[in-house]
Amino acid sequence: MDLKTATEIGKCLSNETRFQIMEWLKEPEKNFPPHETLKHFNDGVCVTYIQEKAGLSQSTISTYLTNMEKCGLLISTRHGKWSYLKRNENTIGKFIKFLK
Amino acid sequence: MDLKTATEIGKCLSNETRFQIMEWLKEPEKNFPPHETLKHFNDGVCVTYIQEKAGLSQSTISTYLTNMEKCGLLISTRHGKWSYLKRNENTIGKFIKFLK
DNA sequence: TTCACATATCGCTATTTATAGATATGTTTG
DNA sequence: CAAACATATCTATAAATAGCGATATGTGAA
Repeated sequence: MDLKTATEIGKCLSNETRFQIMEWLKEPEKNFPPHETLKHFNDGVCVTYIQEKAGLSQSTISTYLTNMEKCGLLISTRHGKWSYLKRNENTIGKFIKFLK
Repeated sequence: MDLKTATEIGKCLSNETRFQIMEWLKEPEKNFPPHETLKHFNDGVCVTYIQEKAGLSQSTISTYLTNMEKCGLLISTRHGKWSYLKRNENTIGKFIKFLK
């Protein structure tokens, strides 16, 4: 991990809602209702559930999640019309290594 | 560590210079010249050295370091007219635990 | 194909942050 | 005490970010 990437991750973690999302996604089954279509959380949680729980507008949350994916904090997977988000533990690990 | 504190730390790590300072302070003897008065780096590096290396104004760096200390990323120790800064590995560890 | 729904992007304003110069405070030394 | 120096704080402006509504795009269902 280089300084630039680490700083981009820092930017994502500089906002309470975004950091909270990272925390929620540690335990999807505990923090979100079950998906009706997808019967598991293997690929994480859909945007709508995250948006509702965060209580911010759809556009704001969509932008958050896009940026969090861009810097490598999240992995996005599409299933039909839904996008599912989960933590990218690989990048998180590299970030931690860089900071430590 | 709670969400608010973690986010404050995220804010400090959302700027390339501040993140860079955290990296420099991992190895003071490698990244800074020896102090003339204090003959060791036990309490870290003085503000002036950090300021010169970062290449930003004195007031800007002073503000950075103050905030980094406030959120627990750094420990500040005064010796005479100098302030020495070092990493607060305890808080860093808690932050990492919270994120992981 | 058209509709309905999920998500992404655009354009805008309000708020926050970056950064500097000026000034204040604290500390050592002559 | 006065001067010199290190650091902190204040004030101001430019730049970046937050967050929203409107709109566009993509996708499955009727």
